[in-house]
Amino acid sequence: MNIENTIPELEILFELADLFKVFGDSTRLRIMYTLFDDERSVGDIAESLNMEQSTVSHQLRVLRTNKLVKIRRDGKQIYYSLDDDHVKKIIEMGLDHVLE
Amino acid sequence: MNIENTIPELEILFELADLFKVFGDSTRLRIMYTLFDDERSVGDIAESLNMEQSTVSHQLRVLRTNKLVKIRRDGKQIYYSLDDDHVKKIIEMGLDHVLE
DNA sequence: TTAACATATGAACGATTATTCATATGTTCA
DNA sequence: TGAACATATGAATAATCGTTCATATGTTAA
Repeated sequence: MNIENTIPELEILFELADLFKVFGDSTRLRIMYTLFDDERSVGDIAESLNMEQSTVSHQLRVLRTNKLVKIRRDGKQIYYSLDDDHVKKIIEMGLDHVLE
Repeated sequence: MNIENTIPELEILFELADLFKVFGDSTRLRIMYTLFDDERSVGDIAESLNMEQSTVSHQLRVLRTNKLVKIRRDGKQIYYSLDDDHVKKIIEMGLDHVLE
């Protein structure tokens, strides 16, 4: 892929910006890290991060809308997990830059 | 590096979120794309993107503060270029996700 | 069906931010 | 030095967004 010589359509750039916006919030990053190894229920995430259930639920919806997490229902609980491998890779790239 | 098993310090997560925030704006993405191949002066960027000089300058400052671009002065003009390779890689990863 | 639990959603508030306009700073050349 | 040009900066405004509180929806088990 020759990304150097192809400036994406404006429409694609908006989508790209929207994607990065999702990563640009520490609450969502923390939630994503929570899901790095295993799926987790909403309440579980909220408890382990010491956040309101509502906050976590709202942010999970943002993550899900952007296809960064997916869900599995099991009885009363809904288990969230990372949707694909890009999530980890994008975070890893960013971390590389932050850590110099 | 075993990113899976190490949740970064909160402080690092804030920095990471701040970094992604910078990528989360289509104006800044367009500016970065402008710099993918070559360095460019502020006026040049503004003209080619059909943006106010002031807008471009403000956003270049954001990019520079976050070490995503660097400058070279030549007479009256200041030439901006991408600071390191992570910039392209981060954008490329994001684009992969957006394009499925 | 009802109680108890897990999750989602809507409205409101405060905070952050991108853009614009006006102007300041800095550089060159006559 | 002063005019012309390139870039930066500050203030103001409008828009976006994260969190909280209150409540709704959906599920299970008695």
